[in-house]
Amino acid sequence: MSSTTERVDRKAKKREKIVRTALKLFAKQGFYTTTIPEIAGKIGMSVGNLYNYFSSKEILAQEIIREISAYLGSRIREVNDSDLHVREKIRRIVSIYFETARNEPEMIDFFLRVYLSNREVFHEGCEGMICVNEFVTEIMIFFDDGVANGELKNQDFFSAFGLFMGYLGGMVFLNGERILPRRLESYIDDISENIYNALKVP
Amino acid sequence: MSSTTERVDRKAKKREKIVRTALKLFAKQGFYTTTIPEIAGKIGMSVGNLYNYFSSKEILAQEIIREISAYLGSRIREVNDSDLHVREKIRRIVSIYFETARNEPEMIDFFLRVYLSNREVFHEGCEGMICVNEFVTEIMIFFDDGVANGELKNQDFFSAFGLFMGYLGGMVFLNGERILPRRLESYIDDISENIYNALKVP
Amino acid sequence: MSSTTERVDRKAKKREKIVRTALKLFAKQGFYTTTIPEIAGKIGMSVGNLYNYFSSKEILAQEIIREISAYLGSRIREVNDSDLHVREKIRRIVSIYFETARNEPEMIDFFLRVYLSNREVFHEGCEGMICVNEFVTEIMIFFDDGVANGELKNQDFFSAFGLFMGYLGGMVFLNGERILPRRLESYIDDISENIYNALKVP
Amino acid sequence: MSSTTERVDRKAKKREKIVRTALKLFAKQGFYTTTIPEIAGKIGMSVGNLYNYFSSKEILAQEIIREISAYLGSRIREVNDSDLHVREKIRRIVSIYFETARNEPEMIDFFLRVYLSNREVFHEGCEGMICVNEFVTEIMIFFDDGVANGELKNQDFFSAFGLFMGYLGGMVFLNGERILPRRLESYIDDISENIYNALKVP
DNA sequence: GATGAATGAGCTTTCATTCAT
DNA sequence: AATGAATGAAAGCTCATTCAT
Repeated sequence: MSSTTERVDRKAKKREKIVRTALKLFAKQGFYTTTIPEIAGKIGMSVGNLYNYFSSKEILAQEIIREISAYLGSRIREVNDSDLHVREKIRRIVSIYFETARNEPEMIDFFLRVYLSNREVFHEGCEGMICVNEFVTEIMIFFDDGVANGELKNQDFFSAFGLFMGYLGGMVFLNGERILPRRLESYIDDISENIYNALKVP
Repeated sequence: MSSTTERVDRKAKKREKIVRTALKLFAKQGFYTTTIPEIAGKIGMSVGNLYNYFSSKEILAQEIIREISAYLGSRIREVNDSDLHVREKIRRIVSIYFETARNEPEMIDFFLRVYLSNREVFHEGCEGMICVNEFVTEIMIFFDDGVANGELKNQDFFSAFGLFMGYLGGMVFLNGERILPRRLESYIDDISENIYNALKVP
Repeated sequence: MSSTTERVDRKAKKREKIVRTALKLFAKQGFYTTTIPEIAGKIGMSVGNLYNYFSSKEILAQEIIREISAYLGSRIREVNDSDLHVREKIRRIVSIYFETARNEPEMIDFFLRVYLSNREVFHEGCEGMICVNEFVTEIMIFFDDGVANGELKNQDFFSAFGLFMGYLGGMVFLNGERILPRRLESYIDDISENIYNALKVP
Repeated sequence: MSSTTERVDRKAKKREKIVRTALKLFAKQGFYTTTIPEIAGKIGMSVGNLYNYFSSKEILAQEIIREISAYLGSRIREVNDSDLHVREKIRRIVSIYFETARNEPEMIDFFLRVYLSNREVFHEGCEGMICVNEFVTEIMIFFDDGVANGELKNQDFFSAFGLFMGYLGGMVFLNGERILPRRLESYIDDISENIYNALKVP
């Protein structure tokens, strides 16, 4: 194996390490209250070197949201590719979301508390929804398929999207604030049922 | 009229001016990207004097969310006090929310982008939901009444609350990002219907 | 005397102190090798406070060149306002320049080594020659008067200006580098004579 | 041809490439605002390798000024070696200077804006005028010859040198700032005449 | 010779907060 | 109540230089 390949590999790995570490810190503390020295320090690398990988704090945050979107998008694609009924698809998507919130809470937190809340950070480079494109696209496919099958009411996509994502985001938020009396997963049935009832053909 | 009264009045008025100005700036620019000198400057008062009214930036933000909560709570109380059917009550609450988002967008934006997203700012002094108590209480009353009347399914309150608030928040967010193809108000019927279908007794 | 007036006075004085100190450091060490902490430290004020007076390092440098231009312009205006022959006016201007280079060398050094050499610092705010307007205008008046009197050859102004200023600048530079074998002032006669011979009507 | 010779050749060529590229960047952007990675990047070589050729940024700048001095010196030597009258020699030197400013502006710009203005960069290694020795020597020869021929006034060399170089430098500066109303070359006659009048035996 | 990741000191700038007046 | 100059810690970012490969 050539040493060039090794170097490229190691660089990619370090890049991932930065993304993961920054994701955790941003999600826990917020964008403005997390500092570059803090991120670099946690990894054990120098500040200057971190800037060899990401040219600014904003660029780093943008890369993170792109990766989250890709991850969630790929998980939902599996559901879309299946032959399940809409009712079950909804359950699966809710499950994926809550499972992610449980196992990798930083992803959902980053989405809600950094991406959605600090739009100025994403305005240049992530205009509109281009950085969460993969994720939004899959939700759109889910919805279109359901309408095509005659299972879902044919309404404005955004009304359905807002319900789905707003609802799930709201629950994860309440969970994060330790306001929910029960484990997040225990709500899967109720919530899926509510969403299904809201969206189904009457 | 005693001059003491006058002074108290003037002080209260200036206090309100600070709250309103800070609300607008925080909502538009975010908590960390708005500075105290900026707020003071916009009012035409000195920074030092602003600190005579609010002892810190955080305390100011907390006061703001309390006032927003009180305002929305009082608006929803009117709905709760009425004899309308649940279906119509939902429509009214959705309308109030969207109307506020239209006429005083800074309130909803502050709620979504400052209060919900920068929890560290509110942890001391607004633990849990005590600073939005008035608002949450009214939503709770709405829900309990509906269940008592046999119109709403008896489920975990937070599941219903997350649906309601997450959905509305999501729509206002999409509207703020100029992603919605139509005016926010045009969604009132669809959304109210979706919420009603999600929450009603099957 | 009102305390407001006192405060304004003190602020103006501190402002001047900053300008003078920064002028000296910039002139001696150059723009990029002089730091804001260094300037503030030498005055005994905090870095943050310095920024209350000048919003950036560039703005500070621009203010400095404006003051230098005003000073030299006013000195030359006295010559222009006199009834001397051109030959003597040249001598006086050369004397003023060299006297300034002797007594306040930082002014001329700043002019040559900061203003003329770091154009990028002055491009926004000092485009063209607007920050040295007062000085250039007086040289222009000197020249126009001489031509009007029939004492000076009528040639392109810039050719005359380049000669005058390039020559003086060159001599001060050589002096600063300790290359000149004699005191700067000892060259006044030779140089004035050379300039006169170059510019006079043949 | 031995491979050793080839290697030496290639090394010399790369060295020249570095000098030429750095010259352009330093001249356009200044010494402190040009970075080593930028120079290396423009050539397509690595920073590390560039340091194999020049052990520091300062050393590189010093090498550049030496090459410029050698080039201008050799051009002026041709004039000195000729049998022309002083009047014509002056014209030729002015022409060479302006022609260089037109065709290879980076040389003159580097001279004026990097070498003359950032003395700290050249203090160790280029003390006094040793790095521009070749150029200054030729000007000195021109002047001494003129005096010996009885064509030029016998005055302090530096007074004549300052006139000559200050004047030309000033004009090129004004040209670079786009302040001159006409092309630089169109001033050759006026300027040569002015210089001749200033220096000639009265 | 060649690479480019890595270092780390240091820069400009910001801002919540204080305090003398 | 009111002013705004002053503080100072800390942030984001840069870059000459080094060194393992």
